[in-house]
Amino acid sequence: MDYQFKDIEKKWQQFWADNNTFKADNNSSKPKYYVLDMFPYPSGAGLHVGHPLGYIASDIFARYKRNKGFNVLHPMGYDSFGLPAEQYAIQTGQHPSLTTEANINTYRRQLDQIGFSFDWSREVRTSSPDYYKWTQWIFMQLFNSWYNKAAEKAESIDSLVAHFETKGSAGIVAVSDEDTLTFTVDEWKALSEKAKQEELLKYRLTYLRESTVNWCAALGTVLANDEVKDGFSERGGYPVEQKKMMQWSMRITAYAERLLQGLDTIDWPEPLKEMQRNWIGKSVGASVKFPLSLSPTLSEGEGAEKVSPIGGDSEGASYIEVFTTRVDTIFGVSFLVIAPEHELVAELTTVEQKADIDAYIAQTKKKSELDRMADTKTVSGAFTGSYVTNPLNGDKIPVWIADYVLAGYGTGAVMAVPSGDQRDYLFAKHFDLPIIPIIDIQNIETEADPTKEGKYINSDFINGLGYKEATAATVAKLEEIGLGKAKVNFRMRDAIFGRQRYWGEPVPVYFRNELPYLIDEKELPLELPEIDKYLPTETGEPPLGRATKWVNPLTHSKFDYALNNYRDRYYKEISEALVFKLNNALSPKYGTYLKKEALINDIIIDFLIDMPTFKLAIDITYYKTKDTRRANARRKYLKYYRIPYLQFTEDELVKLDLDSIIKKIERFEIRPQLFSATDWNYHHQFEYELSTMPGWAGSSWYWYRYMDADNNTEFASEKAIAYWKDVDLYIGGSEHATGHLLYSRFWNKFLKDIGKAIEEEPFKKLINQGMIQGRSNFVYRLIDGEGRGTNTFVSHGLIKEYKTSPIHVDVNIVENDVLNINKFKTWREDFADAEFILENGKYICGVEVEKMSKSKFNVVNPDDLIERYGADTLRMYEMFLGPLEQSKPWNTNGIEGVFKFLRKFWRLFHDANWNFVVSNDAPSKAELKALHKIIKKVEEDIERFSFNTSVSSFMIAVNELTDLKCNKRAILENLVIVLAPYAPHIAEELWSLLGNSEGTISTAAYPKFQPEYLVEDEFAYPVSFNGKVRTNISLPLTMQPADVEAAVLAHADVQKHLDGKAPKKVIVVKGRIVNVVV
RNA sequence: GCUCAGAUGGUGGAACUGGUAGACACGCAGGACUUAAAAUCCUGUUCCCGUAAACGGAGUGCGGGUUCGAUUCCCGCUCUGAGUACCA
Repeated sequence: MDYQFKDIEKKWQQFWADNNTFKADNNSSKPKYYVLDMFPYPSGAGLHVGHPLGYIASDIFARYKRNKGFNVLHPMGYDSFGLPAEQYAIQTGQHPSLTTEANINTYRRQLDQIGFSFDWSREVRTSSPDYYKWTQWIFMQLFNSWYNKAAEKAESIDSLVAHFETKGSAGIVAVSDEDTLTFTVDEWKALSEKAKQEELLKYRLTYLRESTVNWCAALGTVLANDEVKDGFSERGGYPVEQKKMMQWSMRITAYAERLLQGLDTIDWPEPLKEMQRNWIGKSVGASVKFPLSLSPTLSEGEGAEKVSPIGGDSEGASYIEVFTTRVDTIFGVSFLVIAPEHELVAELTTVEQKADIDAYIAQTKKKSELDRMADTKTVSGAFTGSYVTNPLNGDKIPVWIADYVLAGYGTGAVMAVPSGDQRDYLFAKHFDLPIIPIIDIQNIETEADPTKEGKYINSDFINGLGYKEATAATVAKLEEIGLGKAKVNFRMRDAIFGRQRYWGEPVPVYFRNELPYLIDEKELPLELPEIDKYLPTETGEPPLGRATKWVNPLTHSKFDYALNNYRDRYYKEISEALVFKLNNALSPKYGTYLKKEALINDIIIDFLIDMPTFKLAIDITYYKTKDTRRANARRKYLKYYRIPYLQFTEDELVKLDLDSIIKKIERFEIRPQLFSATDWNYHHQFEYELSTMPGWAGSSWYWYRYMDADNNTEFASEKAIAYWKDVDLYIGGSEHATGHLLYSRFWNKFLKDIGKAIEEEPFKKLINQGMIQGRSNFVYRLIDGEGRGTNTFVSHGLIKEYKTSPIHVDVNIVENDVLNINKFKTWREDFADAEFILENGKYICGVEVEKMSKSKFNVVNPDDLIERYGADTLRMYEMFLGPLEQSKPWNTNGIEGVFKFLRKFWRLFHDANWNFVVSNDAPSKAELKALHKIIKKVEEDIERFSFNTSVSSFMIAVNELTDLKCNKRAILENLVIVLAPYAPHIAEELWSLLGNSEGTISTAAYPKFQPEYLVEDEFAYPVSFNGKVRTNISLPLTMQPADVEAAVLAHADVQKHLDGKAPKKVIVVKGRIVNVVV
């Protein structure tokens, strides 16, 4: 039979599923290998051809490793909490779990038909309570931990309490908030429970802090940075303001140094590591305190006290602290700049300068982050009127504010050295401040010179020294006088760990006396409650504020199913038209609409009047149903939630007109506040945290869950973790560089600190797959004399001769850039009568590489390609496209070639009439050579992730064997194994046709490469003259270089080129090349 | 601006440690089979000159350098993509 890819692929996909072929074993004597793909978010659009690229690569690798004798873990699952499903829920009222479920099903179907060797028995979904139970559990461990800098690891908060109880705060070196208290044992013991908890919160690895967020009042929600465009929401275009909010944060900064050091130990792409290094942003320098000179407007004692709360020490003196990486330039400081938002600004501003400063602050506030960013040229700032003292020479230094200094970085203050820093230089020039040269070779005529070469001048005790000695001497002096010290600063901030959203993991926390407490571990998972709509409450609380009770969404969906059947029945019995009329009927009294099939917690109400202060349920089925049990259950529910309800009989509904129904509804006496919120508090007393966890929570530890996905008692058993340890190969996009990949490393280090994980780093080797871009096609509409578009289209090669405008055309009706004119005419109605100006009888389209998107008509769906060519062709073609790491435009032009290759491969096993025929004869030398060449090549290619080159090599091998008319089992059986990771379906089929038992190819041993088959006796030496190859001369490989030289020079062709002249020099590289210099 | 990656035929790309540039595939052109088309097979295909062919010249973004020899190493530049941003 000809190559019937459809039957073959269906058959083997079914076989793998039925036989759990790829189930990984947690108890194996084989060495382990863990291949992981980055967690996909199941979006509504399904897979496009870009998504599977990495999955195919990792699948090839996983299958190859199985053939190499490894016990391979290759799982897949879904990062299924996320904004798109929630957005859809807001628009349609459909529960996000249903949307998510539907999307996952699409994904699964698409993944299945590509033939991946995933172990689906370990599938995880972050939105499933079985999973997020452990996300919450890890959150609890973080809450119960603090970072001990002395031990360089996280420890239980109990150890901190024990320390406080026996030694007070002395001797604690921790990563904590800045405002921790200093206390003795007795002072600690004297603190109230509340005060103690408040203090401990400053140490916990997850803690509450006030942070600035993008608040959009119109949408009633917090927006991510990329949802804000120029100060307005991307969705709807409503104004966005900066608002302070209490938010959960993760103390990732505690791990900054370890996150940085760890990068040197892992095999990741250098650009990715560089991105993380930049993000962590370590800078080594010094912090320096500049004591305040009292401003003339403040009376001596008063002024000092006023400023002391921020920068004060025990003596009551005050100062501004700066961080600098160039403490050696301190004698060149001619002014200080602090951020306009800096806490000291108000205190420092003198009466004379107040107007200036206020104006400047007002101006800064108007500027968005973007404006501040874009405008690097304008120099702006304002003088506070106050001065500080240079701690090393006592110079009086003016304090300015300027928006180029950010409150959030370092101390929010910089010492300005105009001679060494270009920004300071421009500032000094603009405001006419002194520029002091401090290094002898410095050239500061036109710009700053940040050199570290040369000797210091104008610099007191470091005059004449070099950079290193000067820095050391300055730091030593500052430490001696207590006004500075060496310091390491990190750019990275603590990560905000909360979203004012519904579709995420609930935070397992309740509040008592305004302080957060963890819920009991036995009560995990804290399940996401049902709510009536997915918007913030009327008082601006997150959507969870609408919850009346925390219930299990899974039971909800069961209930929903039951009600679905129920609904079918009564819809037949009462008039459809009436239901339709009732739906969206307006109640004049309440100014609201009746909502059909509204959801309250986990039951569905026929109709609902939904107001901020009350709800009224309308039950039209009460008298009709024979299932009294269910009817009673509904009534009980409504009572339980104190929702009043009205019941109509069917007769009433049929007889009454709409107005009468509305009247009856409005006659119902509604008492406000009936709908109370007391039933869903923690233990009926305390309020729950209402924000949910961010998108990265669930993905920060998921690779451990795959190790032991069904475990009910732990996130993964100690034994499973001990066996699988870490991910050996991780494939995914570089867009996760500073998000997921940093947070995952952080959580992994934490899990190691608390003794749960073994390895310091979770992902040993990481490969970035390149993005697949879209390749758009264009047609060119002819523009007539009056500038209007016509219905005539000009082929791309001729557009220079006409006036045209380009229009995107669906790439699916274009083949090799030739437009299918008939399909084009039916594509859009207005093109039905289109006319064409052709070249060589064809319409050639223009091409551009752009992002793949629906609006550009350049989306290619894998389903269509699989339908046409099969999964094996798609898999090989995606690899054939080019190096995995490189971004490239998608282009189906070459897919035919890959399909032809697979057919040609199939033909090796068949005669002219498509009968399966293989011979048992001994293979020839040439056949063995072809085989061993490919065995070696593919092995090398896979190990260095060069999948595109091995596809080419397969083609070469099959071309060679076709030329040799080889159908020998000894060759083909091995070839099938080598091809199997790339094209598993065809390989399985041929493997079983060869008489092997079904499915065993997955673990068949990879053929051993035998170099003796590739040994050559002769080599055709390329002979070049001055580096230009002129001829080839075949000589034995055993010949020594001197003999090669002699033989080459004696050759007639060489003599001809030499033309009687003697060569100056002859270079012979054995087995490589001969170069004759003339 | 900074950091990183990249630039090779009409197209995707190959050349792994400096050693025959353009493998493999697409496309295109010509041919075979066919009444014809599709499918399949064969031949050619970097450019220029010449032109049946041999042969000659140029050529891996641009300009230099190191070397017997450079797509590969070094210096300077241009362009493209990604990340990041007044980071002290």
